[in-house]
Amino acid sequence: MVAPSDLFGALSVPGDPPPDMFEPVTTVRMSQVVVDQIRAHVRSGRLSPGDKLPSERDMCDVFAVSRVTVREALRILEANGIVEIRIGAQGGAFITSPSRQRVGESLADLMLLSPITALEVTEARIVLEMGLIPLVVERATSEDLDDLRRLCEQARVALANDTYTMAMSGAFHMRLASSAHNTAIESLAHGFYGNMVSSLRQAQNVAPVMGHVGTQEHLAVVEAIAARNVEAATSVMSRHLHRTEERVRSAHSESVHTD
Amino acid sequence: MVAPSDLFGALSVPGDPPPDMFEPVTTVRMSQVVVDQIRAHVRSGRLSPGDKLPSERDMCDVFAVSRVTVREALRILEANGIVEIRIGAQGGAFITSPSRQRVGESLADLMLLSPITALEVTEARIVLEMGLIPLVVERATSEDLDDLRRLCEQARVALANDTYTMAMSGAFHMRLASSAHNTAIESLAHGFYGNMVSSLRQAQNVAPVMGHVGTQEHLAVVEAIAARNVEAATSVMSRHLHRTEERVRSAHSESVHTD
DNA sequence: AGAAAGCCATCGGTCATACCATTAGTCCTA
DNA sequence: TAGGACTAATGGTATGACCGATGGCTTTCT
Repeated sequence: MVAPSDLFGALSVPGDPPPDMFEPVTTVRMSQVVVDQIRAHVRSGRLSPGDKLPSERDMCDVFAVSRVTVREALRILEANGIVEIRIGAQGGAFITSPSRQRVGESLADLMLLSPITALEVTEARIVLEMGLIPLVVERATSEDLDDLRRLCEQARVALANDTYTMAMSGAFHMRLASSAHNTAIESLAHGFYGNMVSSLRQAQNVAPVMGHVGTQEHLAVVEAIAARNVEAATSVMSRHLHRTEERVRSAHSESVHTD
Repeated sequence: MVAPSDLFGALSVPGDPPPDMFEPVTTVRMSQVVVDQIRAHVRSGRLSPGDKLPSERDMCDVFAVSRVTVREALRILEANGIVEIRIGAQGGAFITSPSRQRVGESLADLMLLSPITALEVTEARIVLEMGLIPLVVERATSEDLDDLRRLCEQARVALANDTYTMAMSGAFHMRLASSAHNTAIESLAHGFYGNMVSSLRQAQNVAPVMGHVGTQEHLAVVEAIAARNVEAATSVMSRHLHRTEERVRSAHSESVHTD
């Protein structure tokens, strides 16, 4: 009679490390497999923004899975900003063209939920904004400058009305970043300011007077850009950002005491 | 008998633009509501990394929804990197502590799927890396410098063996970024190089000889940092990055022809 | 007594079916 | 012809069931 172990004699070689005959069986979620397939098609360009995926019920047949699985896959794709779901007749899952808005949101979300301090974010902001100033000076269009001036004017009015918010400052900085005409940089700025607006709101109350100085500096930056003067723009921006950094630093040390 | 319209008499004021009495009825997905509640608790700190959410079946009771809805919510939270699901007994949804790794992955993913060109990414890289040089010069520890020198040495050996890869260059730049001792900057760098490694792989073949020059420049940057010489480090780095930019630019124009 | 083997409760993964809500297109009526 | 009602397509949700994986508990053998 053959002992059971002999049936696997070829595999059980004592003292001999078994080579890669078998791979560990990976338990992959079916919904993840569906996601990977669709994502691969998007990356390869076989699926382009605006394209419509089959209806959920049709995808059940295509992928040979239940509707629950298809729907979970769609939730993942939707959360990743790859598809957009529309309900009703002629609805369905449409491949999205990821907007700066969405990229920025995700970035902001990641920063909010990760152990990154406001101080670190501010420092990264300084790096980013100081670096993009030369690009803006070089590329800003008259439309960019008009928008920036308008934002400064709105801030001035809001300050007079005592309705100035941190979001208005963020809007200025985001518009400034978009004036660099580089989508990647613009997305990063969106991420930073989406984060800043919520995480540094307290700093606004700490120093409401700062708004006046800050707004004046904003305007000074815009005019330096309009004059295509890199040095002046850099100088003003540096002062502006480092003043913000100090404010964050003090707000932080304060919260340490009060928390 | 009261006409139906009279029941809303107070609301139907002809000629008077209706103020914000009614809000548009938004059909929000129930799974999204669940996501929002959990996410809010994470943001407020009531849920911390490592905490375990109730089991799916328990959450059905808590939120008064079906298991399908709970599971879709979990898929969204998982895709956002907020929770991690473990199967089996004592499994469930655990709040994750977002690692640099994850943040970087998501960032890279966002860039891959968004209409951001390699050229734009490279430009953003230049802004980031030039900006972080002063921080690195100020903060780099001997451990940082040792690691960077080791990476340079590995690259030298790999070049001799003809096993040099773009990933090795990326590793150097990521380690350089982490030497700034700023989590936010480190995450951004991870995002950039995770993206670069895949999107610019072709550039490697275009100019394999470049590796020698690039590695020598890497080493020069390290030594300038070790000497705490901001100007020298900035100068070398600027040359290095702009050479890379040119390479990307030519690779891009080439791919335009070959694609 | 200690260790190995097996059993079991828990919990996520998947499926099938049913019904509701929303939406766009169509058709019918005034 | 214009407006409203009907209809089909499609996503959203609920229910109930079963399977697979996992870790702890119990049993059994040495």
